[in-house]
Formats: sequence, C-alpha cells, structure tokens
Amino acid sequence: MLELAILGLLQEASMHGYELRKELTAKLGAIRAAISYGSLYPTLRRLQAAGWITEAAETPATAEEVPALTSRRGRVVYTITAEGKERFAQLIAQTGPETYGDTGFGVHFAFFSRTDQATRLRILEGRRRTIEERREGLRDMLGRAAERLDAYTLELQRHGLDACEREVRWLEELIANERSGRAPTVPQDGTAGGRREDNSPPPPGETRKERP
Amino acid sequence: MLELAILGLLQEASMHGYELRKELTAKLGAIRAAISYGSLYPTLRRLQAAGWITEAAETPATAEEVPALTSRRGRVVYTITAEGKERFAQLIAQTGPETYGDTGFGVHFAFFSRTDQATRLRILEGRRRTIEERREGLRDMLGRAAERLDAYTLELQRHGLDACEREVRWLEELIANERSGRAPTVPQDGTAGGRREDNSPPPPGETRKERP
DNA sequence: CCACGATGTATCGGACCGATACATCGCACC
DNA sequence: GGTGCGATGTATCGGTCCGATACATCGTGG
Repeated sequence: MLELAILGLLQEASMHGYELRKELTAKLGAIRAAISYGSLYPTLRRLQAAGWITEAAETPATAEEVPALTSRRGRVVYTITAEGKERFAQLIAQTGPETYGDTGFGVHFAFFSRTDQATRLRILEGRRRTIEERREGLRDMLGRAAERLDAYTLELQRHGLDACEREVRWLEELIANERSGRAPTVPQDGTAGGRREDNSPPPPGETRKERP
Repeated sequence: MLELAILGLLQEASMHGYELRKELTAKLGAIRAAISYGSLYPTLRRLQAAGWITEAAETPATAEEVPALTSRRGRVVYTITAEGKERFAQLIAQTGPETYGDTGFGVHFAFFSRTDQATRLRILEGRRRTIEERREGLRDMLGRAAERLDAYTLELQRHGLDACEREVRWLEELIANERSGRAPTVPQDGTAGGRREDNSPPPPGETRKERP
C-alpha cells in the first residue's frame, strides 16, 4: 500500500522523505493518521533497490566550493523512474481483496484521477460489496445474538452499522455518477517539473449535504 | 491490543483458539475485520509464557484407554489466571495516546462494562479530542489547500470529515449519558463456569435514529 | 463413497508502527 | 548577545499484526 502511495506522489513531483511524509499525510489524512518513518524509509530503500525510484543527494545549489566544512548532511531527493511509472500503472490497475479493505480502498481512491474509469467502477463496486457484507454481519449480530453481548458492545455495533449504511449510500452515489458521468481519464503526467500544474479531472459528483 | 481483548474474553469463559477468534470477531466486528491466526496463536503463546493464561489439552472426556490410536490432536483450552485478571485490570485502566486511536478505542470501548466510570469518561473525552483534531486537519485541508488536490481526493476528505463530525456527536451523547447516568460498575466476574450469565450493566444511552 | 465446508492448530515472511537518536535552522524571548 | 524551542530532516530497532499456507478431523449431502 505504501509502495503505491509513494509511487503515485512521486509521479507528481520529486521530493525528499520529510516532504513525502507530509504529502502522504495530506492525501491520506482521511483514512490513516500519519505514515511512520519506520515504514517510509525502509520502503524507499526497497523501491530504490527495485529500480522504481532513484535517490540523489541534494547539491548545495550555488557554490560548489566549500564542500567539506561541517559536512552538511544534504536532503535526499527521490525521483520516480520510467520503470516506476510502469509499476505504478500496474499496481493501480490490479484489483484484489486487499483493494477493498479500509486502507487499500482509501489509497486506491486517492489516486482515482490516475485510474481509468473501468477500474474505478470495479473498485467502487468491490468496496460496496465488502461493506455490504460487513453490514450484514453487524445486522445479524444486532438481531439474533444481541442478548449475548453487553450494552456497550451493542452500542459499538450500532455505530458501526450506521457507518456501514452511510458508506454504502456514499458509494452508490459515486457509482451512479461514475456510470453516467463523462470522466476524462488523465493518462500520464510525463514531466514532473511543472509543479503548479493542476489537473483536476473528473468531478466525482455533487455530494452536497442538503438534508431538508 | 490483542492481549487486552484476549484477556477480556477469557475472563468471561475459557475457550480454545478457534472459538476465541470467533468471539473476538463478534465483539470487535464493528472496528476490524477478523483477527488473523498469525496474530492470535503467537499472542496466546506470549500470554502463556508470561503466566497470564494457562493452556490445557482437552482430555477425550470418556475412555482414557485407547490413547495412542490415531493420536487425536485435542483442542487446546485456554484459561485466564489470577495474575491474568490483574493484568487485564491494569491494561484496561491505563490510558495513553494509543487508547484513542481507532483500534485501541474500539477494543477499550468493547470492554467498558468491565471499566470503572472515571476511566470510561477519560477514554471517551480523549477519543473526542483525537477525532476533533483529525476533523480540524481535514477542515483546514478542504479550506486552504483545496486547490492543490484533485476532485477525488477532495471527495475522500469530505467523506472523512463527515465521519469525524458524526463520531464527535456520538461521543458527546455517550459522555453526557455517562456523566448523568448511574452506571453500576461490574467489578469482577470470578468463576468462569457460569456460561449463560448475562451481565448487561449500564445502558449507554438512547442513541435512537430519529430523523424527522 | 467421497467431496466439501466447518472446525481446529500452527508457522513464516513481510508490512507497518512507536520510540528513539541525532543534527541543523530560524525565531522569539530574555 | 545568548539561549532555548519548535520545525525540518534522516535513520534504525524491536515488536505487533496480517496474509498465505499447510495439515488433520468431522458431519452432511449428492
């Protein structure tokens, strides 16, 4: 999962570890707290070893002279390679059971603007099915086996059930919008130097909170 | 976290691994999918080594004779010890940052009927604070940094924000109910052979879904 | 008669986290 | 003028937990 997220972010711009973590937290803030460095750095190492990314120590920019004084530990900037982009495309397109779990779905969804519509639909429907099953499990529990559980556990289940129902509705909206919507898929980004380029492709739907 | 959950469940009744997993899934179904055996068995081993639980191979009940034929691998029944109960009480009472995370809070909440009211209140308020901070982070993102993110990521944040607001309201209700409510804390269970005993202590609140 | 799903115990590699360590920079406060 | 403190920055280590896998028994229905 981390691999996918890193590859996705580096496709937008080259970054060093700290920045990467911030962007990761920003993009995935809705689904997980913050990525630990204990996960981030080993993963970067792994990706580099596999050839998906390259790491380059940042040169002091101006003044190549005066190098060895204080031995400044420069920031390490990571850049995605062509193979890395291929890898990303492969990861983003392949869907399995782990794609429908909480974390997996969140990460995939966060990169939907780089995913083709057919895959988006597949993922949304898979996720819906997963949540529906969880919902059914909770309903059964609240129905048949209710007297076996104490009041607090029951309350927890109720809250969980509510969240499931809400997410299913949310997914329904997204699916409907995806089906009917003209969704111009953004294929590749290419050069990663643009920085300010804002590609906000398909409006996922007017999910306005009007509850009259 | 698993340690706490296992100790809590074994306090209600002795069980073997498979049953333990089912009960675990039932009790925590609202917050996590299912506990893996790859976590369960090593943890049981650890708990046994620490002396919190004891494991006993199930005797074939009748017919002690005819032992070595087919060498039936009996089920291993785990029972909590007195030290284990102390350990559980210690774990359930101590609150830290990990208590307010998604999983940690869920597990603690599931055993609220074995937690004293002061601790319950502390946990609920800590959780509320945590979610409020997450909520503020998402609001900031949707406010200031909105144009930096694509439409799908934004939609994900919106959904996350919605879930945060909903959970805060839920927690408010629980806190209010906890403060005003007479909540008879269940101290100890003692004998674990009763099986059918139903101790449903404090009604956590009328969280009815009336939306007129 | 046997295939299949539920019951049951168990291990292994890998992903990820939390704590920790250490170094630099800029800025506010005294 | 110094000084502490929070943000920036890289990195490791131990430990928890997961997913895949293996293997054995039992009852039921085709």
